[in-house]
Amino acid sequence: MALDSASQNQRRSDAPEVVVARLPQYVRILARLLQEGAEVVSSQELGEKLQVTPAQIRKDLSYFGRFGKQGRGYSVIHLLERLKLILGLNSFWNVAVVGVGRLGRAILSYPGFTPDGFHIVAAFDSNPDVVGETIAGLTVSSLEELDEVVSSKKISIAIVAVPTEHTQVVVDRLVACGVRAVLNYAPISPQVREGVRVRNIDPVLSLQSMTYYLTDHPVD
Amino acid sequence: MALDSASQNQRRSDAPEVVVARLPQYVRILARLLQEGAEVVSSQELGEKLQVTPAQIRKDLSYFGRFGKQGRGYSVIHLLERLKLILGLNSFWNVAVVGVGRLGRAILSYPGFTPDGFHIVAAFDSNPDVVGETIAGLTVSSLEELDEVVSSKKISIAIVAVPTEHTQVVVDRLVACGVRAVLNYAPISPQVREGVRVRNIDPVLSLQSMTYYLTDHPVD
DNA sequence: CCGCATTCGTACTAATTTTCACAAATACCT
DNA sequence: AGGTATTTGTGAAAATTAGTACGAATGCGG
Repeated sequence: MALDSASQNQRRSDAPEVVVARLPQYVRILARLLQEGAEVVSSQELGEKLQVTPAQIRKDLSYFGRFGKQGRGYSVIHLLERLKLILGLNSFWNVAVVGVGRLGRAILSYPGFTPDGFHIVAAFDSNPDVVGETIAGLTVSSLEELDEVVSSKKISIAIVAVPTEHTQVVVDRLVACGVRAVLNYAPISPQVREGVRVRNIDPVLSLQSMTYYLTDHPVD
Repeated sequence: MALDSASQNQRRSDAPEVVVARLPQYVRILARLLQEGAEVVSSQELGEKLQVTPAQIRKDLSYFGRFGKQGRGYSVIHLLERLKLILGLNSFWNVAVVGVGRLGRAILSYPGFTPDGFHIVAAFDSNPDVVGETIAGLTVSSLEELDEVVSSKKISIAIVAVPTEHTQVVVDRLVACGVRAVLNYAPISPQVREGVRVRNIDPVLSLQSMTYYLTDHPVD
């Protein structure tokens, strides 16, 4: 490789957010392809699996570097590794779950986080009856211990599954403790300071945006 | 350039999908405002609550009609009713939950669907140990009864919370029974024929799109 | 009733995102 | 080795989405 420094000089922050949001899907497909033994994949093939145009895939990747070979495609293992590096998925992230109700328990028991880069290392609840309980091998802590545990366990991501009315205060406390990314399950969008990321999981909004298309529309 | 009959001829189906996806959020805020006793609201005020520009709200609404009054704003109750009508939320939708594992149980017990237009009226599972069990007042049916129950209960929306490897076949069966909207919780995107809507709830993808921003940035 | 402060709806403009299309590079076949 | 078929990476074009700015209503205070 000759001119590495020039092409390496990508400022990652100039990649649009929509592009970043697609990368995890690429990672997932590539991981599957790797497991299936595929060594090389073209943007054409990736596009078919993801239902997007090959051009979009090539364009998306071009924000981060040049990973393919003309006439051949992309090395599955190589592209996968590079994308995981870009997304920060080369090592594990420690995650806290706050709120151990029915949903919180389902989250704690869900086996899908660990294989994809996330270790749930702490669970918190305000209910004294729940504190001390062990779920999926984790003992629930009191919210009082939040600061200490978040620091000592180096937690920078939290999954929040508390009642709507407590969500904002819980998120505020998490951010104060140093958490920089929040996955929120309550039907509000918590406000956070600049630099903190939030994603909301809101099944009702998803349902409501589908019903529009289930009703009859005067098309002509 | 006064008369513009073409642009006046607003067909609801020409509203972009991004716009439709924002309407449920407007509905939610309006419902809250109504409960708080507000009678009128401006695009300015709505924009502040939703963190979008007032212009975007006015533009979005203009795809569907003219609901405001200059110098005054929008009647909360009137706009709410109109938006619910547009989204098909003026009456209830019957919903089936397929897959009664931990996640399915959390969904069945979640009280947030009913106030927002969705009645969960059936639950299905393939496990004979689970069939017959009663959760949140609903008795779990066998998948064999799917066709019959979906028809008799007029179910057009399904929430699918089954293991990844069964998701596609379950969705295929649902679509064959007449279901036209699917909320899927498995980490794949099920393929469906034209005319059927799918939304995926995928917390891992959400987490992975945040980690990008938690890694060091050369520029921000 | 008049003037001023609001605020909508929308034509126009700007920004963003997607797609196109083609030169350059690579593999493969004979 | 030469010719052909692929396939990338990327400027440029197209399409989509968001934002600006202003005329036209509307309400209110005096």
